[in-house]
Amino acid sequence: MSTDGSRRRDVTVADVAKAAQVSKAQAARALGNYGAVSDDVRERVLAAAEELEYRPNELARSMNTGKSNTIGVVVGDIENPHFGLAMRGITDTAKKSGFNVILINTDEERAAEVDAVRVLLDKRVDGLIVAPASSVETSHLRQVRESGRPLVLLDRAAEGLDAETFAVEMGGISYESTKYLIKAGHRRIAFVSTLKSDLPYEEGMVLDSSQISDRLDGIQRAFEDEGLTHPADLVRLNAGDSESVKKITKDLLDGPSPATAIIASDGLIALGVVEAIQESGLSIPADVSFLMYDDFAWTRLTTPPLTVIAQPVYDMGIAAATALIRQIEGRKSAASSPELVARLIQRGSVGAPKGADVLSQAGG
Amino acid sequence: MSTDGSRRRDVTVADVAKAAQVSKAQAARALGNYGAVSDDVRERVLAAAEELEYRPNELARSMNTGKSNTIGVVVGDIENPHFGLAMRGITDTAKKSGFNVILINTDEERAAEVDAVRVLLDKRVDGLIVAPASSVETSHLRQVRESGRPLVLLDRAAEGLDAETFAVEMGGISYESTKYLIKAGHRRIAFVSTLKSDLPYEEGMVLDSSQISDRLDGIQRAFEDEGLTHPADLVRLNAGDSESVKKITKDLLDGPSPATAIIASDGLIALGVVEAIQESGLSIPADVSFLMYDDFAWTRLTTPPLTVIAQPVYDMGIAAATALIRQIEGRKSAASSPELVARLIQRGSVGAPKGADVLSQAGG
DNA sequence: CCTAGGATTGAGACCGGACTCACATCGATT
DNA sequence: AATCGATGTGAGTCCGGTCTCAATCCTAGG
Repeated sequence: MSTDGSRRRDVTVADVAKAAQVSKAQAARALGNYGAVSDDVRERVLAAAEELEYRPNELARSMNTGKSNTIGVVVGDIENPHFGLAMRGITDTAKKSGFNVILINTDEERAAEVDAVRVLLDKRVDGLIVAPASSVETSHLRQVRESGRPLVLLDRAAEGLDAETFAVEMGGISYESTKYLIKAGHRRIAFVSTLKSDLPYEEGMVLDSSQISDRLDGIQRAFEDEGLTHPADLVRLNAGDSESVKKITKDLLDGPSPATAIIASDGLIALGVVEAIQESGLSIPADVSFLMYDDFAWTRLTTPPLTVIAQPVYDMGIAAATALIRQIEGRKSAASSPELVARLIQRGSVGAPKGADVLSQAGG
Repeated sequence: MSTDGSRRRDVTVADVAKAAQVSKAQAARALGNYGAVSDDVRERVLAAAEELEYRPNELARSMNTGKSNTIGVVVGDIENPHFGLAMRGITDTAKKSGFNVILINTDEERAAEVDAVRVLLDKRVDGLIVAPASSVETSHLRQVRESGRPLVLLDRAAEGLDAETFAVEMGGISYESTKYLIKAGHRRIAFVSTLKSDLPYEEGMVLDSSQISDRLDGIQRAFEDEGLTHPADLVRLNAGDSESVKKITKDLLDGPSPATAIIASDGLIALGVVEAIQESGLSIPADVSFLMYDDFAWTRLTTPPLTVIAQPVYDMGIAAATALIRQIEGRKSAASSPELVARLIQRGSVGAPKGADVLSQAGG
């Protein structure tokens, strides 16, 4: 019986050497394809290896080359297609260069992230790609840099850390899309994000995420440019699971001065927001306008199709992995990393606010 | 400057031992928390380790314990939320037991899968979770078993391989949902799948995927039970990217005897099918009925919301990881692994076929 | 005061490759 | 025929931990 249950001892170079009747050193050379080996020896060794089904122990190899051919990836939520797609870009790129990927999911918890980074470092990955949960508390990332191992940031920036960062420039697109909403007549524009925060949002607050900060800055600038005041009361953080998103949405649409447009900061939130709007018996865009980050295929299937901010997520993954591998291989940093720009794709979910005339009067 | 660019030599047990003025063996014992160590020594070693920021080299550790605390996961497409969610189940479970996950994406290519399995084995993962691209060609998986390392199958079965398999039982739900469509009056029921095949489908054909086989069997049984013949010409394989899905869909809806209902075999296909239907100016379910596998949140947002076959994907990931870890730790196989059952969730995308009366005449 | 037996301790082997170094071997050079 | 550089080759070290084993230290029992 070939599967005897117990883990059978692995075949090693020494075994192959013995079978081929050469020294361990020669066998290793023939197998590792380095050094000088006569044709005769090489043949015998290779034949013996084949016969014994020899497979090198990568652990042992890594140990004295100091390279594991593995990169570690730390993301907040692999279930989120945003990261799924970025991950695809990373793994595709890694595979091309012969690297493997260890993935750790942090649930956007800083403690888990600190842990993840340490584990990967202990496993001696050749480099790390991290989508930091916090752009502010970055001491664990600084440790990576101190360990001398390459680090590349994905999707979000981190303060005071000179690591290559591959993220979409959010300020501009946020400004642009807010302008678009304002032009459509909206003043009560809400923004819903998963970002965790102990305090409710207020203007000028320091946020943990560069992404969200940039987006809010963009929104605010757009309002200011129009001589308007940004309604900070419509910025809602801590939108966690689907239920809390719905609750927040219903809250935004309720009361004396409801939101007339809602921006969802990611696809998961978007699902909750749209569902809540539908459940409230309201329709898009007649009653509420809607705008979301990330252009997933399903956004074209709703009625109306949704207006979105498309981000080159797959490319972002590719760019990050490419840069990391370049660093690992010690090559010079490429002069220009491709610009990762987001685009506003206007479909059908943004229209004029319900009380359009009243508002434009107020605005004019 | 702390980051001097060059990889600085790692601190080892020997370094700690020297600093604490004890032997390497004692330092190792204190750090590894095994064997007998006096309080005095332990304190000094721990202090020295702290001081030097010692971090164990997991590679070295793995090498002589023979355990890497890592499991390998091989899936076809991590970008597909189906796997994204399963992956989440796996990583969540792995983390709880102190295991890490190496992920390899195969693009559903057998060659890539063979390679992936070998790489992971070479890296000495403690066990493997594989969603096999083919249920028929499984020699590479048999090799895993022969290596003595635990293997668990995810999402799909594999012939002639006694590995624990965690997949939803497809025959039953497929039968049930086809019956449902037939009851609604449909006879021309199409099935669209990504499954690669050199030949177009015909009844009784041996397929590479247990999943798809089971589903088709279910469909066929449902037809037979009703004394009807399953329209094999409406089974379409090789639906790859979005474009080919659309082309297939339009083809199905065209011609003298078009499909009146379409079953999409996964979420990615569903997107293409629904989009193609919309582009054709047809409406669901008035012109075509639609049914899909996997209950993603967005299926509730379309108009009408889509009728789906929900699969407990996250639980499947958990179950697979749990079983694998159990095997790794050498514990007895749990008597009962939880049943992974799919459910038909009736929403709004299935109705009577357009020429209902004509068809029911033909059927009666 | 002496000794058996458990608690500590250090030297060194070992895991499985990669690689250094000293020692052949051999055809080519002069 | 003596010499030289280019291969070939094997013994042995190293990577950074774990673990065995024999030696040493203590302390309680006699």
